[in-house]
Amino acid sequence: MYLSVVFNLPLNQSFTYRTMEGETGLLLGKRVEVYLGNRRTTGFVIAESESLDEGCAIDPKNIKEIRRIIDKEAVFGPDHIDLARWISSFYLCSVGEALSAIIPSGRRETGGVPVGIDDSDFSPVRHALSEEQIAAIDTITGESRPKSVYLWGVTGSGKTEVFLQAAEHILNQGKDILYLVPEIALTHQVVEAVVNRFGTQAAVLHSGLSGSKKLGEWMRILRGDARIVIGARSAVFAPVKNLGLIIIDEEHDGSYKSGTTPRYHARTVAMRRATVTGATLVMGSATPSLEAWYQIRSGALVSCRLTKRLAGGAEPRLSVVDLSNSNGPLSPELIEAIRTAKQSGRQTILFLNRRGFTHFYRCKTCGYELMCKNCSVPLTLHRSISVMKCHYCGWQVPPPGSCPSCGSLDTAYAGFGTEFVEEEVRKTFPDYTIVRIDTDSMSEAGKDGVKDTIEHFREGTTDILLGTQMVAKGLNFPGVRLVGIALADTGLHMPDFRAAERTFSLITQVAGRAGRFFPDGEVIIQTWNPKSPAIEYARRGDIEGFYTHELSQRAELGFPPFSRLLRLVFRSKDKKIAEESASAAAALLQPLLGEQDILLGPSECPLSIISGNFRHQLILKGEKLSTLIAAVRSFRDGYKSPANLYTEIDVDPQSLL
DNA sequence: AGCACGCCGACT
DNA sequence: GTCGGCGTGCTC
Repeated sequence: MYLSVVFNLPLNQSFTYRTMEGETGLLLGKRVEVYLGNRRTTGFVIAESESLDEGCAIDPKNIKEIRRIIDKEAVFGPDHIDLARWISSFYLCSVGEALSAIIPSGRRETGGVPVGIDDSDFSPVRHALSEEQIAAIDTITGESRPKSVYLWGVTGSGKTEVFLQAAEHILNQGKDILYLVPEIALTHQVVEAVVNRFGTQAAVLHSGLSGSKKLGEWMRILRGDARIVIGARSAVFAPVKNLGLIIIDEEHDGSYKSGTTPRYHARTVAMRRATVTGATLVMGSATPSLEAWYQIRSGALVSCRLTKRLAGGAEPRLSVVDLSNSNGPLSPELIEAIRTAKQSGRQTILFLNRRGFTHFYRCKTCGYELMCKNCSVPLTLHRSISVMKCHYCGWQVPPPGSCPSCGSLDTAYAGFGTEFVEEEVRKTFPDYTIVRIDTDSMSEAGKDGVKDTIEHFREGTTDILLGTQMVAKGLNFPGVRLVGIALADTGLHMPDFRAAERTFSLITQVAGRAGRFFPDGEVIIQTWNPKSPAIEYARRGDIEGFYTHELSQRAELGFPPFSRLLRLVFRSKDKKIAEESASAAAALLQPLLGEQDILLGPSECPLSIISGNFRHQLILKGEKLSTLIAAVRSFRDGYKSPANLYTEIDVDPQSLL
């Protein structure tokens, strides 16, 4: 038998191998271990045949025998190969790279039933539904259901319950479900809800599982033992038999886009799977991505609105405080509101999307600024461990006693982070209980520590919960009266076309944590830029107003959703190689583009150096993505990459940093 | 992506 | 004379 094998390598071809003596077929969909050159490598068997093709270029005596078969049963099927081919052509990677993103990397399956599931906990509790929820479920599951539906609902309006009951309907119709959430760590309440309701029919897939556990869950799904899969980005590949519904919760969330090759977007892959299988795609968020909103507005995407907060909550009162009028990160208004919350026996969440103590170290005498030696970013002071740290590469130095450049003692730190706010809050409220949650406090406390911290806060034994995004997403705390956004501007000045959208969405999401169960919720947004549209519209709770404004900005610049983008990053330890490759590529690409397409650059990336790699980019902008992809494909196919150059191809980039 | 092969500079 | 730099090309 001859096998076509592909590898997790940027090679756009398959390789032919021979099966071992006496081996009788059925290797399609299994992984094998082979020698490629002189290295042992795992490959994916994407075809098998008894004879070589007529036009086969390779000399039969050069064909090697496989070394070992890894899987007892096939781990993927023809559908996965088709999907991998599609990803390979859309995202410009090899079929092997695509398959390697699809299939869990575990070698032996362990697990079976995922830990934490106990059938005695299985409680198919259904909550009473609002009329809006009933209408939404009808739209999603009805006879004449649209191909895709957007569930646009304010925080606390019961989207999860709609998803769960729609899922139940579809399961009862004999079809299977994918339920995608942004990051499992931040959304374990939803995971718990799914597992509680569907018991062992549910499978959980996420990056926290070991490879072998993931493979175990994967195989349960493949055998048809699990029919509803909940998981993060890569769960969009889960091998359910008879796909009927794909749910994408928090559709706007950036973590649905992969940051490594293949740089796929789970929403795009979900659309593809829905099209191929005829399944329905349901997305939901309080703050749709601008692309989704544009489609809703134009009628291309059916939307259901959930406008009412359940559980007695009401829209919180939002106010903006200009930080330039106060000294330090706690304005008098915020201090007062924290006190009021405590006095009424309720709690406060303080949010700041920036870790560490301070973010800049600058010499007032000579102007020197302490930067990372590997990256073009300033270092962050982490006072608890007394180091200046780079958040991109992890490089660290002790905080300097005097200016490293001129020796002056007249130096200053600026730009506060969560550690700094924590210290200020402790000083201001010495008798309140305060906890901080961010990746730094998490690595100190461990995973269970964080879980306990969150549980304590939910039970009401902590007064103030302070943290980064980790406190902003998905968590549901009944006792919270006040949400304070310590600084809303952190992402606003990034040189990135989605900066305003992200800022708006984050403020709105965080604000939604306030007053979910009481009508007196309050949100205080501190900022240096009270006039900026993202902040002003968020304060007014005017979602459509913001989208209308942001759309006009995008239209003016010709950015998505009015165009599609494709980004190429050329990175190298050698500045010259990165720079020259980018210009050479620009010259090669220009003639391949359509008349309407625009090539921006070459230019330095805003993050011009990361981990010692110099980064230059080209941005292709066009009305049709297909012409951009075709141009880059033919560029790539005839391209001999210089040594020490890495080229990243990013279709539909999420950010341009 | 690795890793070998191969062709030119300074070293025990 | 050799050790080793990294440019080029191949991997069934």
